[in-house]
Amino acid sequence: MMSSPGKCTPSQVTEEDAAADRPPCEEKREDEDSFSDISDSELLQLQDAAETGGSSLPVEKNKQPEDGTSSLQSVDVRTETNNGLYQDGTGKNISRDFLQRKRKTEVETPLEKYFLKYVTVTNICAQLWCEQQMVYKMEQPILAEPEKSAAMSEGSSIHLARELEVHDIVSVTTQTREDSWAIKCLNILAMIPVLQAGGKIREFPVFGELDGLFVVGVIDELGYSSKGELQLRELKTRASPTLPRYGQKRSHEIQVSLYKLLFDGMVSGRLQPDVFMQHLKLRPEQGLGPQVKEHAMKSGLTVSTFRDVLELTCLNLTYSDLPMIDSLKLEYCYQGDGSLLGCDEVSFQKETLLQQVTFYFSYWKGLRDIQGVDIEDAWKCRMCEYSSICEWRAQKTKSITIQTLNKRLK
DNA sequence: ATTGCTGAATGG
Repeated sequence: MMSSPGKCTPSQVTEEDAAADRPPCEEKREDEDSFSDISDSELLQLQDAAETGGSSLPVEKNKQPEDGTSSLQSVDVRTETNNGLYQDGTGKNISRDFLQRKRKTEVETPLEKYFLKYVTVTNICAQLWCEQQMVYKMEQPILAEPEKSAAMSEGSSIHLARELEVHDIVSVTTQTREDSWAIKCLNILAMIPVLQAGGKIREFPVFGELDGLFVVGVIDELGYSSKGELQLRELKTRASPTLPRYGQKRSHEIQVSLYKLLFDGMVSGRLQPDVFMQHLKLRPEQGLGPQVKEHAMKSGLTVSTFRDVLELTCLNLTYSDLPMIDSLKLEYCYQGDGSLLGCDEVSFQKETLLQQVTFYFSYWKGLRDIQGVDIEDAWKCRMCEYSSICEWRAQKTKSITIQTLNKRLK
């Protein structure tokens, strides 16, 4: 028996991919304005029309109240025609729909603005570093300093090498979003028995709902310590042979703490299939692609729909009697020679963590504006790609100048 | 979405 659990990576195949090898950076910018197909004058007319006609109540996001009913039937399946196209009931209210959406864009939350269905753990960590920088990265993802990206790709390849030590990576072609989420689930299903047997795994996907938002991440490594505790290890490779300063360490601590929060939730049955599908807007009855089914077969699972895989995963997580994570460890290695620079044990502070989550999520929910670095963290700007165009920085610098002037006047 | 909504993390 070859028992090495092959982790698979979904390799999405679309017509576009087949078409050409185009530079990866350029493809995202095409359609910044979702309404480029409607002219400004048309929009104004529409606006006027509705101003007088006026029933443009803001549509509450369809968050259904949790009644106690069993989950099986309450899943929201989107209506879909046989050919996979979405139908518009009336066909004649398109302009009004456009208007409502256009108006909504004016008050939309960052989550909606960037079309995000979930927030990643790295996202939250980036926020911690500097929210302004994170926003610039989302809006203008170009220009990474060559030196910096070198450090990052070096980090990536070290991580990949370590991953290959514990399992193979199998490529599985996926055709739908359901397919790629199914792959994540199948990966989890393959890793559970390894954990149960006391083994070590890498790249364990975690997700769950926190403070109303869906959060997704990947645990670097899970294994058992000499004391028999389930230990999370997060490897940080460093371009210089120095340990990080607090500003960086803080974000590493939050990163692993979030992983624990999500993992613990998953193994204690807090991950509900329908919550999962509602957040990610997945279709539970979506049939899985042939390659995905085939891959599941190899692990001895017969599944046909996405719901099958998801429910199997949730059940396995809940009833496999996996422990929660006992210890959180950060390992710092020097990229130059691979030497260990130091380790850190992170103490998990649930309340503090949840408070921080609430604060950082209030941005995503549109409850507050972004907050750039504090004055005392201005050193971060020295290595920021966006410092020259940064509005936050300009603002802060101005206010500092004024402060100093006032002091002198005293 | 009658166009359509992400591998996450990589490091500072």
